[in-house]
Amino acid sequence: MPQLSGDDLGANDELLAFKDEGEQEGKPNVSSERDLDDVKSSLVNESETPSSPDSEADRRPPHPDAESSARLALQLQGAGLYQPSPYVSYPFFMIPDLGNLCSPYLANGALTSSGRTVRRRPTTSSMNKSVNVNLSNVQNRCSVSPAYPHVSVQTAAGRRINRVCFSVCRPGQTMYPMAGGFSPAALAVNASMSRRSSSSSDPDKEEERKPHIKKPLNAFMLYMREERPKVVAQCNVKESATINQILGQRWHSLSKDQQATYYDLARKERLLHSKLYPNWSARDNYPLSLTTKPGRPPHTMGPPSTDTSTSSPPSASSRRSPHPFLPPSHLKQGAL
DNA sequence: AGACCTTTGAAGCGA
DNA sequence: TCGCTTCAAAGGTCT
Repeated sequence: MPQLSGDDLGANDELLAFKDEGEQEGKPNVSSERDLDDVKSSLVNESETPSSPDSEADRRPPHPDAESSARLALQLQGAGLYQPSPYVSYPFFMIPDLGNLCSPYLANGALTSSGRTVRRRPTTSSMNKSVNVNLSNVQNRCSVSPAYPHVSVQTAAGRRINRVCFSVCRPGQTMYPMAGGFSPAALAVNASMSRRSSSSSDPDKEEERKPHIKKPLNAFMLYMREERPKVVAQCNVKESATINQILGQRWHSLSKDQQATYYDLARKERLLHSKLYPNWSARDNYPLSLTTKPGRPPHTMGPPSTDTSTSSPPSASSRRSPHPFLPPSHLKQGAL
C-alpha cells in the first residue's frame, strides 16, 4: 500500500503526476512505446515513495484538510482524470444521473451487508484446484484470446448495478471526503452497515459495526469489470467462475502495453484510495480473529489523529512499498 | 441465507 | 526476502 507523507497528500507535485498520466491517457499510444517494465518502474518512482515514519497505531501520516481534499478532487476532475466510467470507484467522482456509475464504494467506502461475502473457512488456494468447467465448449462460441486494440474505460451499457449508491450523490452535488474520512453524518449512516449478515454471532457484532472500506481494485479486477459484460454477451455464459476463467485467459493474451494501461489505472486507484482513506489498511478487512494481535489496536474509522507527537516510526513491514507490478509467480517463470 | 467457485494482483504477516 | 493468506468483483450454483 503506497503511503504518502502528509506533505505529499494533495501536494502540487502529486497532482502534476496525475496530470501527466491524464495526458498520457489522452494519448493512448504513448504507453505503447514503452516496455511494461519501464512503465512499472516509472510508476513506482512516481507514487510509491515510502512515507515518513509514524507509529504503529497510526501508521498513516497526517492528511490534508477537507479543503485540500476538495481541491484535489476538483483538480483531478479538471485534469480529465477519472471520467465517468465503470472504473470510477470513489464517491466524489460519482455522477448519480448516470445510472451505471454506481460505485462499489459507498459514501465512506463501506459496503452493504449483502454486498460482501466473507469466507468462513480458509481458502484452500483455489489456484490449485482443477478447472471444473470445460472451457472448450465456451471457446467454440467465444474467442478466448482476442486482442483489445485499445482499452476503453467506458462501461458497457448494460452493466448491472449491484451496489447501493448513497443519496449523498444528488444531481449536481459532489461528495467530497472529509479529512481522513467522511463527514460524521456519512459515518453515522454507514456505521450501522454491517460487513456481514445480520445473522452473525454476537462476537462479530463489534466488527460488523465497523465501516467496511474495500480494497482498491487491482489491474485484473479493473480489466474484469470492463470486459465481463463483453464476455457475457459474446459467450452467452453467466457463471462468474467460467467468465473469470475466460477473462484470465484473455488477460494473459493482452500485450504488455494493454496490460500496462490497467496497471496504470490500478495504481491510480491505489493512490486515490490512500488519499481518501489514509488510515485504512488491507488488514482491516481481514477477519477479526486475524486482526486482533498484540500491539495492533483495531482500526477505527474517522479522521486520524492530528497529534503527530504521538507518532513513532512504523515497522519496516508496515512501510513496505513493493513493486506494484510484480508479475504473479507463474509469470515469473516465464509464462507470460 | 450465505458460502462456494474462479481469476489475478495487492497487501500484510511470519519465518 | 520468500511464502502464505486474505480480499477485491461477480453471479450462478450448492448446502
